[in-house]
Parts: sequence; structure tokens; C-alpha cells
Amino acid sequence: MRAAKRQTTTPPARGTLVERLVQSVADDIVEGRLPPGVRLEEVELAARFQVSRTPVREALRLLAANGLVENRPNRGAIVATISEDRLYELFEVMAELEGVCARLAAQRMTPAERQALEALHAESAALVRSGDREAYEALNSRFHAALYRGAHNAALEDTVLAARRRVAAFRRAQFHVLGRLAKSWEEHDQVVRAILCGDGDAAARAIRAHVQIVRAASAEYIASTHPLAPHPLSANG
Amino acid sequence: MRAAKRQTTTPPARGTLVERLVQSVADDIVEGRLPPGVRLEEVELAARFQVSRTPVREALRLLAANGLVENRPNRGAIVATISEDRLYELFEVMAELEGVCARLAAQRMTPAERQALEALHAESAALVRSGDREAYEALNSRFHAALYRGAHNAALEDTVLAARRRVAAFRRAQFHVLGRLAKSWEEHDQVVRAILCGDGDAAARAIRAHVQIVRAASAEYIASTHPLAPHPLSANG
DNA sequence: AGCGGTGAAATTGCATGCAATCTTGCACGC
DNA sequence: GCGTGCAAGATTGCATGCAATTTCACCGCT
Repeated sequence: MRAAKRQTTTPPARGTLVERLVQSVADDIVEGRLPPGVRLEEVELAARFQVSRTPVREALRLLAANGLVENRPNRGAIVATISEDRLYELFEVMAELEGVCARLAAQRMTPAERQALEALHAESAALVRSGDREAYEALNSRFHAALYRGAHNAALEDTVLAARRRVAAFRRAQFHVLGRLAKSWEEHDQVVRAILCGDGDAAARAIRAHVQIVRAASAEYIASTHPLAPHPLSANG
Repeated sequence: MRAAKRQTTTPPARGTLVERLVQSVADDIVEGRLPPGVRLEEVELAARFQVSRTPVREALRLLAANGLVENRPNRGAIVATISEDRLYELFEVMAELEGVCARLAAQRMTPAERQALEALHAESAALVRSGDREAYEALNSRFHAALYRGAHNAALEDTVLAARRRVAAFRRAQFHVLGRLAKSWEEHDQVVRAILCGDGDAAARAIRAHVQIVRAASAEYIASTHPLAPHPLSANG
């Protein structure tokens, strides 16, 4: 246990072990390296991270509390799966929460925050032209995060970020649908304009529509690649 | 903390140990038997529940993930404290989430659900007349729960229930403020009427106003009993 | 007296071991 | 042939022990 404190993969040993495990596994799930349904065995994870089972267990329970893994008592943990209906529900929650954030942000953002949001938005325009999906997605996250923060309510921010993490595991590659990049930017544009005008209701409507469109795009993409749940309802293959 | 083991309701060991610990400690916090700021030492809890530290640790981490306890690394856990500003934020989140639920419920509730909501509401009227605060609070919880369920979105229901648990630890005894019972019923009445009419926006407005009033009443009560945080700046504005 | 260093006690973090439960493969009986 | 019971392996649940960190009282110094 002596030299186990220096994981050359992660620069320094920062934070507690459990925190790092949670972060690492959560990233793997959200980034798609651990697809839904994969079993997460404690001994295997412990071996991979060179730690004992105890911190692994605690990390798995935390991830289960965050909705990223399912923890069946005495039956092990798996990466959270989701039905089409449930994913629809999660997107609806996201849409409503982002709508609330947008409305409050339109009312409360400081001039500096409005400028920063506009700057992010302008910066992403160049990525639309170059078609850099990955960079656009990164900026997209920052755009939405700025919106959440602009509501000036840390509890609301935490809530919507948690919802975003849950949904992120299932909505990767939304921009793979053709033409989504430019459309996404235009939808953002409406949100930005409404916020700069201080029209909270318009901003809420715009972002709710945006998320609903993202939902539709994600459903389309997911349906075209692999069925997430054994839902033989629409078994048109 | 002597005869606190009045758990005659669940004599058999159902569920996993950690689940029972979480439930028990969460109840103690929400019901006020464990006030904010109290230290939760692992060995003490382990001794009280006659278990080892391992399940206690996992339970504490889960409670921390739920926002009911604060878990400082290497420094132990305490029952979650909250500043006045943060409590205000939590109430705002509650108000917005309940507003979303009310709007969707007005659109989606089945006739049977509408009848059930109306029945709950009518039943609580008698408790207002008799002034039975405790019974009213129980029915109040069921009323709000029916509203959440009426939105027909399990993810939304989970989200708002989690927020409600977080805020519950700090809003006990809202009905101690004089006359709150009758006013609360009247506010509910507006919500019920709007839902029965199918007017989602009106229902959302009504329940948001209701929660904001509850917030004010709670703040009043809390300020009159004990200051939760050393926040001398009354950011009333 | 006030202040900073120091070491022991207290407490948490992690590792390991055993018991309980679930899974799986196979033999047995219908 | 196929379903059922059962036992061995695999996996999780919990207990215990040791290491690391924090806390705090005590002591010496300015």
C-alpha cells in the first residue's frame, strides 16, 4: 500500500480516494466508455484502480444515489439503463429546469454575465462554420452552465447540473444528427436575444423548445444505433 | 437519545442494513430529532444501531449525497446546516418545481386523480376547523405528493421529492405561525380549482405563490426561534 | 500573558477477512 | 426430454484492524 498513492495516470492524488473513484467512473459513464447495462463488479474495479473494495463500494453507492448506476442489493451494480419513456421524462425535467434558469437569468444576470454569455455564443459560431462537433459540444456545455449560474440560485444550479449528468449518459452524440450544429446555434441565439432583452418568459420558452428538440434528436440517434431497453413496442427493425 | 428506538413499526430486518440506517437517520433529521450542526460520529452511530462502522459510513455518504448531512473529508459528518440565503434558494427551487408539477398536472391528471385530489383537499378542510396541525401537515404532504404524481413524470416526481426532503429538515413547524392553517387551505383551494379547470398556468402561479408564502412563514418562524446562520445582512432589497 | 510548536488522543480513511446471498451448472426424477 | 433440487463457485454485505489525518491540550519561547 505504500507506492499505491502515486497514480501516474492522474497527476497528483488530490481529494479522497472515493471522490476520485466517483469522478473517474462517472466520467467513464457520461463519456460513453461504460455503456448502460455493463456490470460493475467491486473486485474488478478495485483491481483496476489498485484499491480495496471498501472505497469502491462507497463510490458505487454514491453513483447510484446520483442515478448513474443501478445498485441491486446482493446482486451487484450495473451502469444505469433507461427506458425510452424514462429518457423522455428526464428530458422533460431538463427542459423545465432550463426554462426556469433561463427566465431567472434573464431577470437577474449582471451586465458582465450577459456579456460573457454573448461572448460564449459568438465564439461557438465559428465552430459551427468549421463543423467541429467536439469543440462545439464543449462550448455548448459552458453555455448552458453559464445559463444555470446566471439564475443566481446555487440550489437550482445543483439541481439542474445533477439532472444534466443523469441525462448526459444517454444523450451523447446528439450532434451526430445531420445539421444539428447550425440549428442548435440558432436555438441558442433566440435564448441569448431574449435574455439580453430581459424577456424571461421568451427565454424560458426558447430554451424549453431547444431541449425538446435535442430530445427528439437524441431519440432519433439512439433509435438508429441500438435499442436501450427491451421495449418490444416499436420493434420495427 | 435513550428511548429513541421506538421502531416498533419495523421489527423485522427488512432491506439492507445501509438502507435502514439511511431511513432512520434521515427521519431523525427531517423530524427535527437531529438538529442542524450536530456531529454524527461513526463509532457513536455504530454503537447506537449495534452495527459496525462500515454500513454507517456508507449511510452517511448517501445522506450527504442527498444533502441532509455535510461530510467534510477527514473531519467527520454533521447534520446539514444552512444559511438563510441558501434556504431561500431551496424554497425557490421548490416553488418552481411545484409550479411545473401543477401546470403538468392540470393538463394530464386523469378524472380519477382529479377526484382524489379534490377529496384530499376536502378532507383537510375539516382539520382546519378542528385546528389539528399535525393531522393537517400529514394530509398536506399527501396533497403535494398527489400533485407531483399527477404530472405523470416519475423523474420530475423524484426530483421534487428530493428537494422536498432537503427543505423539510429546515421548515418544520411552518404551521406554528398563527393562522397559517386556514390560509394554507385557501391557497390549496386556488390550486385545486385551477387544476380542475385544466388551467395549468393558473395552477402554476397559485402553487408558486403558495410555496413563497410558506417560505416567508418558515423564515419568520425560524428567525423567531433561533438564527441558523450568522448572516447579519438582511438582503431584503 | 500571548503565541506558536509538539505529541498524544480521537477520529476518519482504507484494507482485509469472514459470513450471507445469489448465480450457475449438473444430476436426478417425472 | 424437460423441469426441479442442490451444491459449488462467485459476488456482495458486514465486521474488524491498521494507517493517516485532524484535533487539542500542554509546553516552551518571545
